[in-house]
Amino acid sequence: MKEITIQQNKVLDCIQEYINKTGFPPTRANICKELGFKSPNSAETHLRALEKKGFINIESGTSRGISLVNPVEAEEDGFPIIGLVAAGSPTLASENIEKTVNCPPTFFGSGFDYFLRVRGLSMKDAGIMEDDLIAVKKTQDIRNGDIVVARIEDEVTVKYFKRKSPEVVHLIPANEDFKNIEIDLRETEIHIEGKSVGLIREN
Amino acid sequence: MKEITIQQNKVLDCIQEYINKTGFPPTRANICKELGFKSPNSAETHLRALEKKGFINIESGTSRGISLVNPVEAEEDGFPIIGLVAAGSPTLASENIEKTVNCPPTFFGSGFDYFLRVRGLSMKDAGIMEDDLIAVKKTQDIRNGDIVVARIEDEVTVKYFKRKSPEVVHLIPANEDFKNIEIDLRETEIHIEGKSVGLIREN
DNA sequence: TAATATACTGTATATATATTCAGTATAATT
DNA sequence: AATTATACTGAATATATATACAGTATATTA
Repeated sequence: MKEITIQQNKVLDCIQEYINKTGFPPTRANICKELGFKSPNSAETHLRALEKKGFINIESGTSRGISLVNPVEAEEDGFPIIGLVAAGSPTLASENIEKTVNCPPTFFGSGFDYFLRVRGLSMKDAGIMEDDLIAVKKTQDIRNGDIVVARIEDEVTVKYFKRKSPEVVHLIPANEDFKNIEIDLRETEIHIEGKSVGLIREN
Repeated sequence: MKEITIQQNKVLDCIQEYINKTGFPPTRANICKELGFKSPNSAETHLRALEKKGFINIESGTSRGISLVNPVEAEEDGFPIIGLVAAGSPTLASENIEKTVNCPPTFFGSGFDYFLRVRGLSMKDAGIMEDDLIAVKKTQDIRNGDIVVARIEDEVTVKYFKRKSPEVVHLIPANEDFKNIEIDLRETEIHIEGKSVGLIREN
């Protein structure tokens, strides 16, 4: 699957949510209303891009003729739980998968990709405790205040995201015992693996 | 759910198959083509009958605005979410059920009975935030340190449980802004509705 | 430098679609 | 005997919808 832009991702999510909510796909006008576009052609061009990249199919000349190519992993084998290893990117490689959890793909709204087991108490005041499983959605559509899974070099961490300026990003813990991480994007590379869209605690 | 005729059942199946095949519901004309009708009004009247009997919803003025009312999924193995009403015991009476969540019964280990939506921040330091869903197992097998759903008269609350003596029980919040509740069983009756065996946060 | 992709607004239009109205016919209720 | 539900055909129409065309603008690539 090819790269996807932030806006295209928003449109894709919008389609997913619309189907979940109504049972049928949106029209161009529906998408415009949801995302604040003022011209149906805004939706149209995004849809064409998504089709070209293989995320959706569009039935020509057909109202609401949009179908998702990857219906949010409707497979029956469940979602993988990935350990938050101290070093390295959380990958879906089998050696990192603790087990899988069987639950509906739309459990946390618009869908998610995997569970990440939390280490440490740096997000304690956000109600995220050690060994909790956070539901991670792979996306680059991040807003200030989102809880993100960020990777700096080989270190993976869960923090609040705040963009201070085009070049400076803050990763903010929810625990006064921890300090803010300030990142100058001109010096340090940061990878946003995704964002937290939900949480499960077992016991 | 009311009776359904053979023809109406064919139409219902046709809708289901069309959605499975294409990802979106059929038009009146689509149904006619599938079932050999020659007038769109044939489909229309069947759809109206199916709507009247509660098998589908039709969004007025909306192309392909048919959605299936799927009682199978709702009654399969869903767990009810119960609002933590300020007063009264949390009951499984339908008026208290927000919705149901479809997940495996063994999601949180040994099993549970329902979800309770949390109000307030009295268990904040235990990572239980407002609007979280705690998985409650109906049991009297309570040990010190368990998080219990307790009812005193008409007040329902979620707290740590600690038995101080055969006659005295403490209900302990996880938030320094709240005070311990001390209960003398000779004076006050306490009902333990169950204990928390897990948690879900929907974001 | 030209070409391409992204990201929009705004207008226009052919057609896809829901929906009403007018019939015909059979069977089941009231 | 009158009403209602079922089960269709056939025609008509307002509008919902996809989609093309004309612009503007920025960023990236060849």
